[in-house]
Amino acid sequence: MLMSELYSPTLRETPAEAEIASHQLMLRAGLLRRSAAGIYSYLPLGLRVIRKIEKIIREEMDAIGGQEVLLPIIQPAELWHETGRWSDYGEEMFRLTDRQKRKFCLGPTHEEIITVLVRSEVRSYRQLPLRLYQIQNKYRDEIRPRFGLMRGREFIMKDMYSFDRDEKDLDKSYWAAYRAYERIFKRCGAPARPVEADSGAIGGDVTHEFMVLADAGEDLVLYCSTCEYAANAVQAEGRPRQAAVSHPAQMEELRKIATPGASTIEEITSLLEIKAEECLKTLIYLADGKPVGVLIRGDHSLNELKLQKFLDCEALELADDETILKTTGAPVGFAGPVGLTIPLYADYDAADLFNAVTGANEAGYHLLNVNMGRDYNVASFADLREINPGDPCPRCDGFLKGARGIEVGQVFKLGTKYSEALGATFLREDGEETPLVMGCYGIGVSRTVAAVIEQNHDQDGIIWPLSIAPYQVIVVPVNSRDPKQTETARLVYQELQAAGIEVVLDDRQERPGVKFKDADLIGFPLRITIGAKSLAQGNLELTIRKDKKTIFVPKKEIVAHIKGILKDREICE
RNA sequence: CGGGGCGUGGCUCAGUUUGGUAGAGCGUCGCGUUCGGGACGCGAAGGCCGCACGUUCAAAUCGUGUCGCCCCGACCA
Repeated sequence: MLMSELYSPTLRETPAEAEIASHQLMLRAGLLRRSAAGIYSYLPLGLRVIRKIEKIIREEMDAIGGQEVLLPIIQPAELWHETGRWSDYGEEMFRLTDRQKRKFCLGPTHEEIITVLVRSEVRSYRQLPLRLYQIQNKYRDEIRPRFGLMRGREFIMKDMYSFDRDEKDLDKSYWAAYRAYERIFKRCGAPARPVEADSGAIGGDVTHEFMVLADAGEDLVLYCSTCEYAANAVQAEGRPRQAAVSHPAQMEELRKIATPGASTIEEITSLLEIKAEECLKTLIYLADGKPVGVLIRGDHSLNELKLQKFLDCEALELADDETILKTTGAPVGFAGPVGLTIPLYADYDAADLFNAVTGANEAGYHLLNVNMGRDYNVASFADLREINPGDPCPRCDGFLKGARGIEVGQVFKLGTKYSEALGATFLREDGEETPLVMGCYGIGVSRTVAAVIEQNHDQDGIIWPLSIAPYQVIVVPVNSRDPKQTETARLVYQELQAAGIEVVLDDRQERPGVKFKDADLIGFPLRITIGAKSLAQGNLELTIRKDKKTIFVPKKEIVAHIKGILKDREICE
């Protein structure tokens, strides 16, 4: 490819719309242009990167027995009614109506359509296991698209769906996909860390997210510094309650004190000169309309997701002021467990509080030396709080560290949720009709591009890993008016092309600085510079983008040398 | 949806407070000089100032409405 013909308009200045490195660089390097919020056009260089990632994904999916299919983007509403997700998906679904007033959506995901596809064809256990995948655009009307390709409304996704006869085989499919994902992200130059996660609206019990660690990531990942435990912060577990907690202190006498106007933990701690962890927060929630109390240590926060799962309720919301007044007898800020008649649930860490400070269920008053067992009782204990960096690891004696992560993939065991809802069954060997056991495995292809750039860039631009670079080599004659240089450049370019190497020749009538800047910005892993001085000695300069190290290579050996580097890609990555 | 900010040549932005008919740098085109890290000189093109309505002799500037974009939050396979 000739640089003079490549449609890759580079920008000297950073567009105001971009905030993070990957977004800025993709716009500046001419990979991407915005069409609407969260919707983008891919220019030739951007598309080449996408294609390379897709190729790696295809190879790894095929290697574990995946077969590629292409599914509709426009999907009929009936399918979604069958699983109940036409309403469950809510505002996030792009919906449209055809001229006959039939309802459709732009597929946000493809569980429904693939299950129906398989339902009508798979009849027997002999046809299993089946692993189908697709790579195509998905559509979600995100509340807040952001950061370029990081969270778009139209984005490219690979989804694989596995269909197995039982849990045991699903397990095989799951771990095959899990291991394939580890290989894929490693090959793309963005090793991703698998972490335990929440399965969200999609359902299922076992699930891992693949996180590329980067400061621009939207998720907080917690990982143990001692053992292998790693989890998304929203899902991370607290350390289970120790069986025998020994309290050195004596139970002090319960006392009520006036705390006028002090209704928050901050106000109480400064008023009484105590620490937040000596307080017991009492939160009143409405679970499916019924009030419940939740006890959390003063310096902790409740994780609503955990509470909802624990209570197994549909709707969960913080109680309104009126309900709080009615159930506790006091306005917001003075609730406490003593004397409450609604069911109380305590987080593990709240259970161990001794001589705690709580609200007195009376405006302007708090209680000192509150103790469970003596002053109140709870219905049960659970892991209910948000986990933060510094908290103990739930699996070992270590402690958790935090890092930002970009979720580039997720694997789920779906079980029979969709096959049951859609009637996708098969006949077992024993002749019994059974729902297919499903798994699904997604990779955000376009998001992966952003993640790779977040991890691989510097002041000057993108540093593409060789495996997904749009082109591997750029040839730059320093002085475009020197026929010796331009002629040599053309020859080298042709030789590299003939050797099957992806190469761009910068044949533009530009000053050297401009060409170097563009080469760095776009991020070609290798640059061959052809200048007067080294050429006089029969040498070419070979610069590695990553560390900007330059070596001199005899003109005749350049192709062989590059081939060697491409084989041993460590040098560039 | 709540909060904040922004819409002025392709890009980055000034001008808006105090209305008087639009500017700079970069980029683009032409000519010349220059050629190892985003050169220089001269010349040129390019904007109904997001859109609509209103106030006014006069609106980029004031008012109302509307659309779009960005950031924080809620949200999220």
